[in-house]
Amino acid sequence: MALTTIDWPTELPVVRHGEHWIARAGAREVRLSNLPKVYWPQEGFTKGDLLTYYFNVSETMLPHLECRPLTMKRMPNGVGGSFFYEKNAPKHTPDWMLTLPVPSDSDTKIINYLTVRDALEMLWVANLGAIEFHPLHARGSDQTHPSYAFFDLDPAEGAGFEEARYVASLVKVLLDRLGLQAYPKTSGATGIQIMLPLDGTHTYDEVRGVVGVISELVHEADSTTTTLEWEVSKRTGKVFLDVNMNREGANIAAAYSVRPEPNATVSTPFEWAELGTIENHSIQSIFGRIAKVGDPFLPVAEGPGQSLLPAIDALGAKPRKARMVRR
DNA sequence: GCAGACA
DNA sequence: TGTCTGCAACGCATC
DNA sequence: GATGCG
Ligand SMILES: [Mn+2]
Ligand SMILES: [Mn+2]
Repeated sequence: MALTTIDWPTELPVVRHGEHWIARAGAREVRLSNLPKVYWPQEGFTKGDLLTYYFNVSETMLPHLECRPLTMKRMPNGVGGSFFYEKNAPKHTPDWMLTLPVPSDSDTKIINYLTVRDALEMLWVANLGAIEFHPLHARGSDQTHPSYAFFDLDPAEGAGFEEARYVASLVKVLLDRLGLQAYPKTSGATGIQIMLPLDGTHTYDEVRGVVGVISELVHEADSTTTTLEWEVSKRTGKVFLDVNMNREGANIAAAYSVRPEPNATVSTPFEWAELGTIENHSIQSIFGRIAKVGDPFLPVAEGPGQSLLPAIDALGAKPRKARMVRR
């Protein structure tokens, strides 16, 4: 049985060692398991394909993961099996992996998140069956000031990607009017996210205020195609503007994260000019795109970050406090 | 996916 | 030795 | 407090 089923830019640099495969970098050694195991039965893609994808995409993806506490969506038995999210680093984490302690539950607990710094560390994480990489919205242990604001466009049942494209165009019109730079990506599943790099001076309450007011304006402009309803059954046929994901401890699949979807799709950053034609790329197709257009999302990682103050003034956007949580 | 408990 | 079991999130909205 | 949501 083959370890991988796809022609990759670079094959995984591993040496077979009995039941396992060893990848090395300096003094560090990672033992990889079950590489021929089929993770996408319909396509025949293996765990080896998943790991080889992350190895090849590491150079492009790492700027978006740098210093960010990581939540893993793990599916050790492939996309047909059960999943779980994992935030705390497992007990068996090697000492050379970097972890970041982050206060949670209104500061009463500490979560020791994993962080990845290079391709080998990404391989160690992916080997856990981590199909999705979900970085937090801020870098480091202080998670009070996100490095971006974002619009999470979720087509509900009865709506699809075409509607998400259209709603993204409505958001873009308002952002242009406010003078805000924003960068879109497909989620890799059904929706689109639009990210606004920030200068690190804004709290989540302020960010929710701005994203909330703009979302309400979009909803007023087209209440047939968009919804802000919390109840799923009231969203049918519309695109849900998920303002609340701008929140401490929340996360979304990173740019270039794999998704447990048919064809092994990946979250695909794109240029606004491509809004009408972009589709989710896959672990197979994304490398041709990267070779051609590079990474349209680089400014989300490298800045420049923006201040929201002009938009807050223009919109009269008040901070949206989270309700006080039980201790 | 994996470590540890158990037969 | 092989097989089995336990374990692996969170913050916020709404009622 | 319990449940829903992503
Ligand atoms: Mn989404
Ligand atoms: Mn969402």
